[in-house]
Amino acid sequence: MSAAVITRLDRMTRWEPGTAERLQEAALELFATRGFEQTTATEIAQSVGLTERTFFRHFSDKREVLFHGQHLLVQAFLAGVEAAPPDAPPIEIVAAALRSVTSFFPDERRQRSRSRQSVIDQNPALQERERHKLASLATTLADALRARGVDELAATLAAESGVTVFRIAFAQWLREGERRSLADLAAEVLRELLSVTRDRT
Amino acid sequence: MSAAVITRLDRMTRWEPGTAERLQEAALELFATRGFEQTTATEIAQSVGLTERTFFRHFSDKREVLFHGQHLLVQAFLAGVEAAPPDAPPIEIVAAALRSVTSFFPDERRQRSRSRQSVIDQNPALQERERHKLASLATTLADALRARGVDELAATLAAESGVTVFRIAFAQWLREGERRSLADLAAEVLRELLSVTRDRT
DNA sequence: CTAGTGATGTCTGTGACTGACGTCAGTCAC
DNA sequence: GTGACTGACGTCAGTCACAGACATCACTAG
Repeated sequence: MSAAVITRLDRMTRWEPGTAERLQEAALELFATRGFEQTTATEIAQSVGLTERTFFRHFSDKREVLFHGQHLLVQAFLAGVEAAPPDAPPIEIVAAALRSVTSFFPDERRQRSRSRQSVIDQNPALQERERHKLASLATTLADALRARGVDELAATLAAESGVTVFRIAFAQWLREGERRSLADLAAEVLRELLSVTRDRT
Repeated sequence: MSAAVITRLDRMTRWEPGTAERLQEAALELFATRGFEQTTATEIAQSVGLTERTFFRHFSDKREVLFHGQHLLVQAFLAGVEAAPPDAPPIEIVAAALRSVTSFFPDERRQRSRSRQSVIDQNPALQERERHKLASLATTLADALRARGVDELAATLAAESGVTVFRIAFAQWLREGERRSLADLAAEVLRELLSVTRDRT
């Protein structure tokens, strides 16, 4: 700990910016090494020269540290919604949102996303949080659709379907050996959804 | 507390059966009264003459007490899958599963479901757990579909869609003043989903 | 020069959860 | 019938996530 203090005193400004980012970086590293439950919030904080209390000032709970920055994903979805033509049917708006989002995950990001996802996949509590984030994303998306005049029920269904397509495509994208872009995968999954829901006898 | 002890000593058998159910009952009552976070596991346990340790022997965590019995819901879904004709397309199998599940929620159950849901709706941690349960239900459903020969991706999409339809219909069913049966609502939501996914220009 | 302001540290408490171990009534083999 | 066994529970002690209250101190506006 004294080493950390010295590190901090080395700087000219009192507090470096990007504290949350440094904590997130350290957390991901520790979670990947020792596992989520085996890593305490105190350890994460100390590894970047801070205290547990500061950790919890930046993140409402221990899981949250892995989801910092998710609002960018939401914004990308919403930007796609805005970009769709005004008279497009809901499913077309969702398709536009998917195209917008997928551009936020270029192939360079795939490897890092894999590490992160592997941590999440190994802990039920983190999976729970991830689902929750996607669920509120769906709610936000539905709100945006309704704001564009889409009917309540249709908006909810289209938004939920869109998020489901994204989630499945994203999981595909992270599979070992997968080469296709997220955009291609999302388009394919969406096509399959349309096909599945058309099959009724 | 002493009253609870006396109650227990009144019985001839040492331990009454249905401990989990009594804990669940007490928990729902306390959660509805004081709120989820304001109720401790110790309080729940003591209100039925047991200790905190016993509470956690029955439920892996405090939230879980509200989800005791969920396996019946899963079974109902699976029974519906089994009941579908062997050559039915995935969406038809899902429709059959929905018909099966909805019969497990007769109108008599609506009021109690409302109390429970209102507790869940007031606490993010509980909403998180609920989503998680529905997510693993979707996974189980997808497995069942694949076991019937449905293609991997189609199975996942159909299962996720089915659970989404169920969730939306269930929320509708609980709305104040809603009179339609869950079965009717689910059928309507499913119809709307098919319509939304057909609208593509 | 002085009164904020904001990010941090310190201290202390509560409650969720866990492991180890003890208790005791009912059961079952012998 | 008795003794080993089991299952559901209690007791005790511990860890850790998280939160409130308050102090600190570099920096900044006036």
